[in-house]
Amino acid sequence: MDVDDEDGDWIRGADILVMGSSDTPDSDATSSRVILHFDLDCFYAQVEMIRNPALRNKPLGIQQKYIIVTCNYVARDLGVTKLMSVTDALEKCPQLVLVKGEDLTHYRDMSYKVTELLMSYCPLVERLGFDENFMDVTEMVDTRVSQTSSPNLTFTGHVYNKDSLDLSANEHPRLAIGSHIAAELREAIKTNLALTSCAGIATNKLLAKLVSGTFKPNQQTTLLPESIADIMGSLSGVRRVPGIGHSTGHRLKALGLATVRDLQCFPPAELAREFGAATAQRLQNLAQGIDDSLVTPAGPPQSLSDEDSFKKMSSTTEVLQKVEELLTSLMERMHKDGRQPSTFRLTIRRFSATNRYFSRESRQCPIPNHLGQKITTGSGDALAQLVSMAMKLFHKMIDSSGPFHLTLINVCFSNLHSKSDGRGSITSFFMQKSPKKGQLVSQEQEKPTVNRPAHVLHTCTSLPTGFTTFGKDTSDEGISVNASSVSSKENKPTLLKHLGTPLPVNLPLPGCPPEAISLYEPYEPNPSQHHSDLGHLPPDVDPEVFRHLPESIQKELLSSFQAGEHGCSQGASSKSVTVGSFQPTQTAQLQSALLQPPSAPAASTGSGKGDEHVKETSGPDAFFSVCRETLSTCTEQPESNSRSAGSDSGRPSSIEPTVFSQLPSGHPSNVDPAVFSALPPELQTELLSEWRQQKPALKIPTKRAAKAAPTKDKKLATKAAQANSLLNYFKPS
DNA sequence: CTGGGGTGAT
DNA sequence: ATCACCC
Repeated sequence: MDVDDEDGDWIRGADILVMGSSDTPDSDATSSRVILHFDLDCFYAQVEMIRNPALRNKPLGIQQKYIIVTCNYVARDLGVTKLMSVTDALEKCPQLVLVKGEDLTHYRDMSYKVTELLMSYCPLVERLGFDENFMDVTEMVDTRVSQTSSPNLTFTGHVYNKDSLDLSANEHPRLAIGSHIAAELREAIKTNLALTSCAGIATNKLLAKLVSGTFKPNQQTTLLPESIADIMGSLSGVRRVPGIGHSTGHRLKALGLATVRDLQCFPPAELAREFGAATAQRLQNLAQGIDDSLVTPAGPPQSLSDEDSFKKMSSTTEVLQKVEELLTSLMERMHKDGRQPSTFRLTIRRFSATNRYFSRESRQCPIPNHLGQKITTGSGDALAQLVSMAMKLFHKMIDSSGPFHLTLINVCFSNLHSKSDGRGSITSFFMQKSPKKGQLVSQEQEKPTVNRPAHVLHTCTSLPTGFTTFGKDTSDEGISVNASSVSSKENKPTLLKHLGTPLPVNLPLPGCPPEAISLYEPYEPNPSQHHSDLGHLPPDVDPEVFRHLPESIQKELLSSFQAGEHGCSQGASSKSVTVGSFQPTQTAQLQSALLQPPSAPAASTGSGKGDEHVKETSGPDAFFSVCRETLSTCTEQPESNSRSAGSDSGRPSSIEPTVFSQLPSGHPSNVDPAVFSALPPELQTELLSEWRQQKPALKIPTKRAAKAAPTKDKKLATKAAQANSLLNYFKPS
């Protein structure tokens, strides 16, 4: 999937195209975009290695059902690949350690932390799956250009095809600056979240994404416009072009088009006959590396769903049980999110020997307002009603008087909105909403606009000081191209220097950048309260202190008061929220356990067993997770967990003594010292101070947060909150 | 029995 | 509601 280029013919063709586009009013040097693509290295595996550092040196595979969805680089060196079957993987690599990854809670939480971190630098961040983010840093680049007298024209990281390029007179200073921004952001991700990543720097999303994978773990690559033809030509087939999927790929093949060049050269009229003019254009543009699509900022998720797949489900009672299980965890997630769903959907997949690939069917229905409120409010009896709704939908698809055979069930809440109260504000609320997601922040593309909204400039140029990292260079590539290399001290404290003044007061918070929040104004985590409404404050919260808090924090606190109550009572009374995914790592045990068939022969209809997992209560909506998690520690019970037998290998006791000496006597019992010691020092410090403040107050931790905040303000509050949220990852489970 | 999610267009 | 795409 890399740099195997060839073929000078086509390069010339593309050059013409590139020249053509730069003949338009926007010439590269002044108006092209600078797009970053970040791709976390083997993301799930990294998260599990943070949770259990003992896994670092072992070949690790993340298992979902019968598939290794990803694996660490130790495992890759031993021949394991992504999406390999467990059987094949163990055959190739008998020492492979497997961790179940069906419960996405931790991955989702960490994923949003990455997005939030990026957004705190610039709001134009678009998620793609859990482990990728696009970022439009054009504004940041332009700001640096205009504020720096002698720009550093050197590239950080790799430059695609650099050996065949002449970089002596850098004609792409903006991409060079982009490469420095990318490096700084990757470094921020590493020091703040302990995750390594790759990045691609290019002039559009397609190219940034394609180039980011050129050098794989923990490196970055810049693609210059003169190499566009090369990188497109290096693709092994049309399917490698992002945007050309399964179906389109097959239709292209039917037209005799296999390679990217085939597609580039195919007569547009004929292509249009197959796909329609618009799609045909798009496809041929993609084949040429042209992609005008905007970086669409990610808001909070538009839907929350939960699903499970299985070999066979053929009785209504099984379905009912599974639906109840899925809904229970989905409702918890929805509740933490704080918004109210107004649509419910049930999706199934029927068994079909021949065409198992596709065949999902779904039915959806509105959720009555009162029920929606019970969900966001965490009311216990919402479950029964939802289950009955689900079963009605089920019977619209399945005639249960006859035989059926399902292999998947999915439940989904969508149409999420933040205000539940049917009155007043709802209208103004929706009216002020921007017409389309992503249009709030202007991104110039084809027609360069000179105007930029003031607030955009502001947010794009401000730097969250809490995140400034002037650490040493990442130890990866470090190609420096040529002279003009201003001294490194000149260009290192770059962010602060070139970006101008950080926000004076409400600093963008790592977790909750105020600007970011304001971008999604319609979303308010909790209905019902205005900040002046202190009626709901728990008795031990000082209203005076509360009033001094920033508005967004107040909202979070208020919503968490509710969340806390329910989280606690539910957690205690009903199904303990156990993490099913983490297995301590005794290799032999794991293997024998995993090799065992899920026990239940197909006949057992009582309760799916074996491969079932209880989802942990999900992370709160990510964009507020940091704030909220401070407050709802009660959901993070020490949880007398279901450790599997002989799990003592889960944490190396050898390092325990030394590490423990660094921990405060009152540190949470669920903190894994090994994990702790592996953290960046900054995080360790934050955690320590966080724990020190943790009183017996498990019940209403909000008080502490409220007290901490008034003088030190948001920054401190958020730092503490951020540290606290990391507690999730410490549970040895 | 490639997972467990997501998004947007039609 | 389904289909397409992405990871």
